[in-house]
Amino acid sequence: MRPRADGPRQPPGPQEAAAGSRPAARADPAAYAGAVLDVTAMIPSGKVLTYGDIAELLACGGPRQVGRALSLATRDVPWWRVLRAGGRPAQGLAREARSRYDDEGTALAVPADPVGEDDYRVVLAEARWWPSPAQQDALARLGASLSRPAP
DNA sequence: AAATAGGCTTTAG
DNA sequence: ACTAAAGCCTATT
Repeated sequence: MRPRADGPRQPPGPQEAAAGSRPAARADPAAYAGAVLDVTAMIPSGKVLTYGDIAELLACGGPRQVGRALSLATRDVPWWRVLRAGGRPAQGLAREARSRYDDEGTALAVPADPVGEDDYRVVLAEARWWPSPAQQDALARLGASLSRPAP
């Protein structure tokens, strides 16, 4: 498996990569969605995360859950800073997201002969955000608090 | 290098 | 129990 290019993330587990091999966390859906939105709001301008990254940071749920939470969100969050692992935003959002990237100076890779406005990719190696150790810890705590049934 | 196909998890309805 | 979801991975062109 390809080790994530860089970043002080915790050492990879044996099979951790296969989408969602973490123990079920069974968080309260509303709380989970809130946490996802919180993380999204934390991403600095010009930087991005993938759906899977957020799931890993929270150590809760999977990439698709993150996507669902965002799709249902009405809150004012920078949704365009959350991408699929391939560096492309969700289908249908690419065009709208692009103006944001231009605004924020996010690194884009556009093919020589683009098919359309939505034919581009964000260069994850450049634009990918990774939180500071302190932020990582805060996010880990946030994720841990999710799986704990509220008293 | 890029695009495609298949297989797979987690959670919600 | 089954299906759907703003996904991810690996193998194969």
